[in-house]
Amino acid sequence: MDDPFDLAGAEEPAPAPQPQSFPYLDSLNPPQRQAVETLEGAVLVLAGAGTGKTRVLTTRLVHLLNTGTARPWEVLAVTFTNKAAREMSDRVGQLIGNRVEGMWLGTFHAIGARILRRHAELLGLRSDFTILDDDDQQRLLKQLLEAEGIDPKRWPPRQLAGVIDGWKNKGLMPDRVPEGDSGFADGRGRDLYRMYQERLQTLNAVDFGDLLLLCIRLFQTAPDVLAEFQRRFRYILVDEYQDTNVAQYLWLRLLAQGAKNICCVGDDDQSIYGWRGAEVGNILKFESDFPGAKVIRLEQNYRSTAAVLKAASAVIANNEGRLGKTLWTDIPGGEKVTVIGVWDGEEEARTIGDEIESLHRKGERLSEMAILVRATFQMRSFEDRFIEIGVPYQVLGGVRFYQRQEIKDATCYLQIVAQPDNDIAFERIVNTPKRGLGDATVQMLHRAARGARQSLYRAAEALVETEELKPKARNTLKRLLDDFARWRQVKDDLDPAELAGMVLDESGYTEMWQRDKSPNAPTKLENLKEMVLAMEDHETLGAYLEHIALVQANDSSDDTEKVSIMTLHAAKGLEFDTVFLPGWEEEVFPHRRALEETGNAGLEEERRLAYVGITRARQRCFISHAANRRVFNEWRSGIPSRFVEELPADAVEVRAETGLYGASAQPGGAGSRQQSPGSFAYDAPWLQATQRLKERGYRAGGYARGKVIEGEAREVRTLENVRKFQKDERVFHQKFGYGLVARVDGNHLLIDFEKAGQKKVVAAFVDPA
DNA sequence: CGCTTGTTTGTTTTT
DNA sequence: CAAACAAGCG
Repeated sequence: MDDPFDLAGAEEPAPAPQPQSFPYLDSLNPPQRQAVETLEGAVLVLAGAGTGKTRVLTTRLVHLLNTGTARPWEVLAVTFTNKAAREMSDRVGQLIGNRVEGMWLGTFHAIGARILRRHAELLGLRSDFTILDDDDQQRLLKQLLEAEGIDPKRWPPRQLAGVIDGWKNKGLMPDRVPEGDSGFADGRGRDLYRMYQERLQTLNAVDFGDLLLLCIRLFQTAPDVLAEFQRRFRYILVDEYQDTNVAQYLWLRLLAQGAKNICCVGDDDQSIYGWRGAEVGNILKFESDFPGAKVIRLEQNYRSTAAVLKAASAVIANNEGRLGKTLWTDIPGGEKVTVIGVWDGEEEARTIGDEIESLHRKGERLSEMAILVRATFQMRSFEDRFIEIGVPYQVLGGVRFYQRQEIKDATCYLQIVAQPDNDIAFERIVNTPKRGLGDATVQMLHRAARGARQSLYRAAEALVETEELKPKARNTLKRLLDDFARWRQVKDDLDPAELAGMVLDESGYTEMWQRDKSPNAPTKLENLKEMVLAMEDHETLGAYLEHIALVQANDSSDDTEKVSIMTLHAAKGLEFDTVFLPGWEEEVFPHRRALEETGNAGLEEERRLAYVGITRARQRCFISHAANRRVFNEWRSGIPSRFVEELPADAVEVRAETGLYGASAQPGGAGSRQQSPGSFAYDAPWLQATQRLKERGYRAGGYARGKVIEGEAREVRTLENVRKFQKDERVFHQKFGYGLVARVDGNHLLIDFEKAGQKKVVAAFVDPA
């Protein structure tokens, strides 16, 4: 399953058998059935959350084959994530067996890579080109900036990468970028983009965006190649269509112009990749792009209880510019969504941990529980807590396995064995482990390489034959090159795992970590072992390298009894009986930068993310927010997310964390605040600061839909000015009691508490004694 | 010249 | 709390 792209069966002539009855159709509802049976022409399926989208997709695929309408190799099925591709492949495989093999089923990027490898020479690449990850990309851009005399401090490579990525997502080659676009480095962005592409070409490398962009160029410049693919892909299926960007859209449109049989499935309310160039507009334009297209709506939700669905619908209803669907369910009632307010991130982890244990004791399966966070940094507190109380868990996504330092290093060694001209990899490991080939030597290699217009590796080979290097460096370099030559000789006789073991040991890389006495060294060694183990699944080194370039390791869950922790983005397409949604605080969720960078559009995307989160739940949904959160080493106070207030009062139950704050929290509680009809609000003592803030107009204007965000951000800051405190002032704090202010630092106070000792706290939560 | 040590800096989401 | 970066040591 690692390589879903075998071309097996391409010449097989026999059409599939054509049974007369198709029992799988009987279990579909009428619109689902229509979506499955409308095989010809353009079809857009608007599938709300939990309406059986995956089922429709897989059944349709099966139906195409079973009716003899298409043979496996005539089908192109595209997804966004590897996880989705794998799931589709598995499910179709269960129904029709090995006929999946011949299908082109995979992510946009994986299929793009496959197309490019076949026709690389038409684009000035060799078919063994390397695919750079964003780390490599940024290194390369940094070199480029330095070479151009642009200060990487003032113009961060990271930002340039973002700009270039944006262009690529829009399908723009350097010559099509409008002059002076972007403003990067005083309008030099476009030139840098052009130079970057040239550099990639000489390196025989592509980045992620190129996997699509270069395909488009290929199709445009080689009509015969395009025609071949158009002939081949008679039936095209696209999952998560709402997340396509312009490049993907162009790519699809070119391919679909042949047979014009294209079926796209999507949900505008679940479009959460706008930051990656996704254009919800694509889904809105569908009917005009494919005249005569049939639009089918799936609105019956089979997943969630009425309560969960009601909460989700109420939140998403605050978005404008929706296609609009009315989801309904047969599943009656259900538990209300629980909203929990806690003091800080650690308490949040404790509370959720307790809840998980309690549910588990009642017989709920851990594998049916998930914690969905906005950003990966939120994961840590849960991991810490679960380790402490012994709850088994798994993290999906998160820090990417293949991007960890030690894995990346090891991979670079292997890449150079396979592709010596990979300069980026070479530079990374030439002095790792330290072997005395430092900056000066590398600079010399660079000069030699540039002079002779060849790769660093080849330049090194030439250089060790001369007297230019100092003897010590020369010998070391010679030894390294000899090592590589030796590994390269045996690479085809060993399987990848054996080769990796050999390279890691003989290069001294393993030894480097064995000697390292820092506390994380053992983990790194473990990871290396894990990597070697994983390589056993791959037939060739090339297959392994392709796999890690395109697939992130941690994206699939095993079925063991574990709680899952992942980002909201990673959770799309999944479902669980119980879902925990922590960190619903302004600035965390909706994320501050989403609002800053894209204003209302950003806010609406965040809201769709909230919608995705809630709709993952079948039975139970817990939403929590913390009053304080640790950011790096300082404490920041937060107020509940506006999304909390958008929850409908009658589908929500508020739980106060008793003990600390008393049990006074009630929906629509005793607070002086007015609440808008139908929305829900509550009081908890620690929310008093928030309360005060809101009474001063924060809520009235601040949460208004569509309002420009700057004003709001400034309002939030007034939280810090709730009350000024002086050094040595006597104060009272809800949790820690009485104390004396030892230091004032903006809104952060260092207080010597009489009972609790010295603590850093936020001024908003302290009252004068 | 290369390596160790301290300092600063910055975390959305992913193929 | 990391990793990237700058300054001093051998």
